[in-house]
Amino acid sequence: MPMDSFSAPDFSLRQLQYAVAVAELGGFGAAAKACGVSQPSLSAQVAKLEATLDVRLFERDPRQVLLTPAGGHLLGLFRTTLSAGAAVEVAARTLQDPYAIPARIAVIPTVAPYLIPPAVEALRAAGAGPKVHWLELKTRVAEEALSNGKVDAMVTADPPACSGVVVRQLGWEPFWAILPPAMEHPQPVSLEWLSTQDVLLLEDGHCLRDQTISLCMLPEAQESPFRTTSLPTLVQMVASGLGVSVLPAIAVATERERAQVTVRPFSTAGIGRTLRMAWREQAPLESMLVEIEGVLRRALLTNPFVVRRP
Amino acid sequence: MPMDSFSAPDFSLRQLQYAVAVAELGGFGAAAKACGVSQPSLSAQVAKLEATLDVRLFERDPRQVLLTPAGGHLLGLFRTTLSAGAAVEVAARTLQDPYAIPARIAVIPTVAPYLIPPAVEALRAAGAGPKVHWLELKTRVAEEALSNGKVDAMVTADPPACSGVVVRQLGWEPFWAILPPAMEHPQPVSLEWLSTQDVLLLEDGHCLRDQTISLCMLPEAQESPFRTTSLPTLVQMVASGLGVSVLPAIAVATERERAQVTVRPFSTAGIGRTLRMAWREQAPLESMLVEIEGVLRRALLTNPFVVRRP
DNA sequence: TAAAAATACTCCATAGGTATTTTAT
DNA sequence: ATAAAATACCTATGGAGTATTTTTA
Repeated sequence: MPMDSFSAPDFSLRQLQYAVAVAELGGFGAAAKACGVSQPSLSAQVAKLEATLDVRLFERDPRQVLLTPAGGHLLGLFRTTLSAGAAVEVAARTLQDPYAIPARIAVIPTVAPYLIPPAVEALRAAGAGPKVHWLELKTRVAEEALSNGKVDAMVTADPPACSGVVVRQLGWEPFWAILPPAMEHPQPVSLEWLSTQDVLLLEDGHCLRDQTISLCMLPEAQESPFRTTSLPTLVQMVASGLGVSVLPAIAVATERERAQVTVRPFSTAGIGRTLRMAWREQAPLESMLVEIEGVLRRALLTNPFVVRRP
Repeated sequence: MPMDSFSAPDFSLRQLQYAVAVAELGGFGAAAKACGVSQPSLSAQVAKLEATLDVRLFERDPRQVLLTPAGGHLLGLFRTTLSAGAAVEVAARTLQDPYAIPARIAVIPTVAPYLIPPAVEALRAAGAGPKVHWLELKTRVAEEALSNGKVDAMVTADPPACSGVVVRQLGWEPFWAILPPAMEHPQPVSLEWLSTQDVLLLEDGHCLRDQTISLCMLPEAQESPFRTTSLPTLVQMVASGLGVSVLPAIAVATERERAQVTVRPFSTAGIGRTLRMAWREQAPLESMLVEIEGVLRRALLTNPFVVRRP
C-alpha cells in the first residue's frame, strides 16, 4: 500500500491570495490593507510562499514592487487556483438549498413505468421542490445501490433486507388477474382456478415473479417455459393467448390500454402487495425524501385500480 | 479604497486533500494512512472542512463511509482546486531551470534590425541557453519599460537616465557618412563638409537623430524637412539624392546592400557612439543577462564596419 | 527626510499527535 | 468482540499582531 499517495501543496490559498494582491496593487502595504492584515504578516507569508516554491516572485524596492518574469508566469496559476477555491465556496453555498441536489431514487421495474410519470408530474406541478433522478433497478440491485450510496432511496415491494435503513409503507395494491380475451373463466377469478392455467412469469430477479409463484402455489415443474423481461411483454403474451398472469394494480390501467386482455379481480380479498420506500438512516436528504414519500403515496392513490386494503 | 476586496477561502488545500482521500479510499483510517497523518487529525480536518462549507460531505458509519450527494458534487471541485495547486508546484519546479524564462530585451530601432539577427543565430547555435523575447523600442519607451518591469533589459546608445540600473558597455561603433552615389565629395568626409549639405534625419525620439544633429552642429533652421521613420527609408532617400546622412556602423553592411549609396568614413577619428546594455539591479535573471551581454558583444564585433575605437 | 519593506519579538489559534471512548454489527 | 470513527487532551508550529530598523531616492 502506497504510503503517501496523497499529497497537498505546502502553500496555502491565503498565501496565493496575498501574492496576487501584491501584484495587482503594486505594493506590500497596499496589499496588506486590501487583505485586512498587517504589512509584516503579509510580507512574511509572501516570503514563505517564495521559499516553498523556491521562486523569487517580486523585485522589492522602496520605490516600487515589480513582478519578476517567473512571478508573472506563476501569477496566472495562482489566480486559477484561487478561482477553483472560490468555486468550491460558491458551490457549497448553493448546496445550502435543500432542493439543490436531486435525490437518486431506485424503483423496481414492475412499478417504475407506472409510478414515475405521475410522480414526475406531481413534482413538476409543485414547482420549486424536490428534484429526483429516477433509476429502474431490480430489488437486489436496488438494495446494493442503497447500501453503497449509489442511490439515496429505493421503492420496492419486498421489505429491504439490508440493515440501517428506515422503511416507510407507501400503500397496498391488490393484484389483478389478466386473461386472454377469448378465454372462458369464472367472473371473479379464484386462486385455485388460476393454478390450473399456464401462468406466465417475468424473468428471475423480479419480485413480482416470486410473488406470483407463491400466490399460485406453483410447483417448479408447472412454470411456463417463457421468461418475460418486462410487464408490457408479459401482457402482450397473455393477449396472444399464451397463458394467464397476474398484474399489480398500479400497472393495470396502463397495460389494459396497450393490449387486449381481460382484467379480473380475485375472488379472495387481500391478495396484493405493499409498496415501500426505504432510505438509509441519517441520510442527508431525509426531509426531502419524506416529501417525496408523500408525493409517491398520493400518486399511488390516484390510480383507480389501487384500492384500499380490505 | 475597498477594504477587503481580496479574500481567500477559509479552508486549506490540505483539508480538500484529506476529503478526496477519504472519498477515494472509503474510510478515514485508510485515508489517514495514505496521507501520512493520524486518523484523529484527518478526521478533525475533514470535520472542520464540513463546518466551514456548512455541508455534510460524508455519511459516517462504523461499517463504511459514504459520500453524500452534496459531497459528490463538491468532490470534483476539490479535485479541480488540488490540480490547480499541483500545477503551481509543477510550474515552480520548471522555473528552477534558469533558462525556463525568456528574457525580455528592448533594443532601439537603429540597432535592432542589425543586432538581433546575428544574436538570435548565436543563441540558436549555442543550443540550450538563454531564450530572449526581443522588442524594438525607442530609448525613452525602453527606459520606461525597464523601470516598470515590462522588459528585463535594454540595449541603447544613450546611457539610460533611470536610477537603480546596472549599465554595461557592449562596444563602440563609428559613424559612417552616406552620400548619393553621384555626389562629388572629399574622400574621407569631414564634419565641416557634411554640415554644408542637406542632412536627412530620422523622426523625433530616435537617439541617432540627436546624435547626428549634435555631430553636425546643425542649427534648427538647417534641418531637412523630411522626418524619416526608419533607417532603411532614410538610406533610400539618400540613394535618391535628397541629401546625405550618417549611419551607425552596425547598419552599414546591411543597408549598403539594399540601396545604392556611397559609404565613407569620417576624416576625424573617434566619431561614433557606444552601445550599452542595462538592466535593473537585483534583476532576477541577472546571470542570464550577463550571458546575453556576451553574445551581443561578440555579435557586434562580427560586423566588419564596427571597428575598435581609435 | 520620507516612504515602504524587512526585521524582531510576542501571542494565540490550530494542525497534529497519543490515548481513550463510543458505536454498530 | 471487533473495527472504525469520534472524543479528550496535549504539544508545537506558525500566522498574525506591534514596534522598530533598514533602505533608497
